[in-house]
Amino acid sequence: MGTEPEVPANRAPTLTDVAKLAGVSVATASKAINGRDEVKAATRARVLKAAELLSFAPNALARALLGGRTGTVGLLTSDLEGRFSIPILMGAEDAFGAGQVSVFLCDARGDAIREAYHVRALLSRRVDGLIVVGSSTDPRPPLAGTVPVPVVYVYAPSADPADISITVDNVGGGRLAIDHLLACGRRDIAHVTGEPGFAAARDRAEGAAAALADAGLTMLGGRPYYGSWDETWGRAAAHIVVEQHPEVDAIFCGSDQIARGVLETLRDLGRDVPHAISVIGFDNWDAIAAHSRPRLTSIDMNLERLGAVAGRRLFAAIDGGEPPTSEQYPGRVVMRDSTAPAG
Amino acid sequence: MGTEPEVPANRAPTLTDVAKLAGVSVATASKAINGRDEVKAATRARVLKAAELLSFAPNALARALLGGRTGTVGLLTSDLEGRFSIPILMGAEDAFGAGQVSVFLCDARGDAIREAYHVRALLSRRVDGLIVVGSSTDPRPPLAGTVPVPVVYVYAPSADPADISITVDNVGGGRLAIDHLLACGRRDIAHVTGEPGFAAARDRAEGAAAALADAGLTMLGGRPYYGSWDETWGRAAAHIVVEQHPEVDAIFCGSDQIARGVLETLRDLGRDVPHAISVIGFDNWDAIAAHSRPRLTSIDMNLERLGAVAGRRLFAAIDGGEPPTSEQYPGRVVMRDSTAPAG
DNA sequence: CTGAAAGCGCTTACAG
DNA sequence: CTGAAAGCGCTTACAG
Repeated sequence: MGTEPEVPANRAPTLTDVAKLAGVSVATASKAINGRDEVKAATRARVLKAAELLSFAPNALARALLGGRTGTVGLLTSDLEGRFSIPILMGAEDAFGAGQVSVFLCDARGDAIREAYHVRALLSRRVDGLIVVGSSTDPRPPLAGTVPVPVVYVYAPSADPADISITVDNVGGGRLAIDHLLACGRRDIAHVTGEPGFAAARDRAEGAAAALADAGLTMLGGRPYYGSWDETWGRAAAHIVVEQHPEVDAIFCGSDQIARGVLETLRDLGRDVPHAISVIGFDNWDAIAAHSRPRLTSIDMNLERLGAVAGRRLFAAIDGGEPPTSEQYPGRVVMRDSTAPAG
Repeated sequence: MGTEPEVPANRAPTLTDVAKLAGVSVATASKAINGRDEVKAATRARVLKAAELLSFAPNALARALLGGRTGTVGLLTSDLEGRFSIPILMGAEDAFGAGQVSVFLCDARGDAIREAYHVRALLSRRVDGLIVVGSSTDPRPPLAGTVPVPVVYVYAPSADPADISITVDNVGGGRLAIDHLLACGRRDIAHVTGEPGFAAARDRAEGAAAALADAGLTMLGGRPYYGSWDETWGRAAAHIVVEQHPEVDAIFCGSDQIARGVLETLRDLGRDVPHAISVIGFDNWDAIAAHSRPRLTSIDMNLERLGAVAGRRLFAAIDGGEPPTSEQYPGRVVMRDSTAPAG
């Protein structure tokens, strides 16, 4: 009766517990566990064994209180479906190294108030930095108030050019798509895309037009067929294009969903895709692109890479070296069966 | 020379800074900020103004070090696309109250080692609890090792029945789908679903069979048409079903992707959906269901609700009241245009 | 090589 | 109503 258990049952073991068990001071226990070399090998072994026995996990909070670094980052998104955020999160996780840095994911749901709330919570948790993921490629207002930690904007750039933004080069992406169609020997190319109110639509169209111009060509109809981002528009647009331009031999679509609709109409009309008409989409959204008839060639925006770059840039900013600069990446063509040389 | 600035430029303001500016002790400042009532109104006002001036945000880490509660939760997933995790995360966020609790999202990518790594990191960050989201509805192994905080499994139950799991009632979901088709006056109903190796496929089929039996009916062909979860199988299966059972007047599909394929084939065959044949899917995956022809009626698993329940149960467990128990929810029918009374 | 002491930013009894 | 003091779990100079 009255004998104290060596390991208090009820709370997580602390360094003090470990030190006691190993018969050393907490200072020494700390050094042993953190791999400092001013500690005798035998002592270190003893401490490590004690820590093992207690399954001691150092309290990161206490550590952070000293060091000023929490190893924690906030990822703020408004991308309700996670279609963009998740790959970006994964890329960032990779850049940080699993377990080194943990990320708080907060969904602001497009609401500025909610966003401010989350930012406040994250700051009081002393995140080392913030990644802000937008849900469209349009510039978004910078975070409200002064944020005392580095911020990197991903996918949607900050409207403030002084902020650092890692974005998709949609102009380059548009070029890529057209260049691929040209490589397939296509010449009579239409561009069906989403709402012109979106920078993504305008930029991809711009890149497409430029690439065509470089080849001495212009878009069928002289301009993009703007509409909405979904299949319904894709279906309608395909009818329109084929009717107005029976010579069409390729269609570049601003999204995979549009492309999917285009594909369906071409199928209904009995047009041979990819040989008579080649079709390329944008997003490389597997659920959409991998099961269409035929399977859809598409531009992949490399979102994971975007996330990884954002993570690295954020790190650099946290470490306070050269302030990183904004960057753009054009993506890549993912070939499936909807594009091919004229056959 | 030598005059100290009131606000040190380089670091986040602390309670001490606030107290100094307000001309009170830190103890009093603390009480004022935390709304304790043992402080004079005028004093509180002074402190609050000082905090405002410095845009002071209390250091949650220091606070947590005292209280033992961090207001932080880990969400462990392997759902690469975030299709399930994101709604669940959002539900949990809602349950916690935005800003009250922040959640660490970690993706283990189906790798046990990586998962263990994340768990370790989360524990050293002293999360108050863990939510584990599986990527299929099959039971998953419980978290390795002893975890000193409450854990709630969502979507995929833990293989250990002693753990608490919040899951979709797939048997109930299957019933729901059939009941809806019966309500539309359908009698000759086929079930096309995914891989029989998945509990989700078997459970939904079981519920479907039971609902049919209750109505004195059996599935067309006497058993489900098992295959894979994608559109390709849906297209093939529809051909098979129509050929083997020309009398078919409804098809219950185990996923929206399968349903989408079924719809395409029925369209190719010139069958009138929803009047000649009604089709219902499962998942209510908007990108798939909202743009098919006709738009797809589907079972929604209410993942947000699942997340909200998980959050509340986790809270209850953290607060240490009654240990919560496992629960199942059947989902609901979302009507679109692919089901209707025979016309 | 080891340990006593100070301190990170906060809260909480406990005096006054 | 206010404040001095102790302490949460750790690390880091600084003596020894």
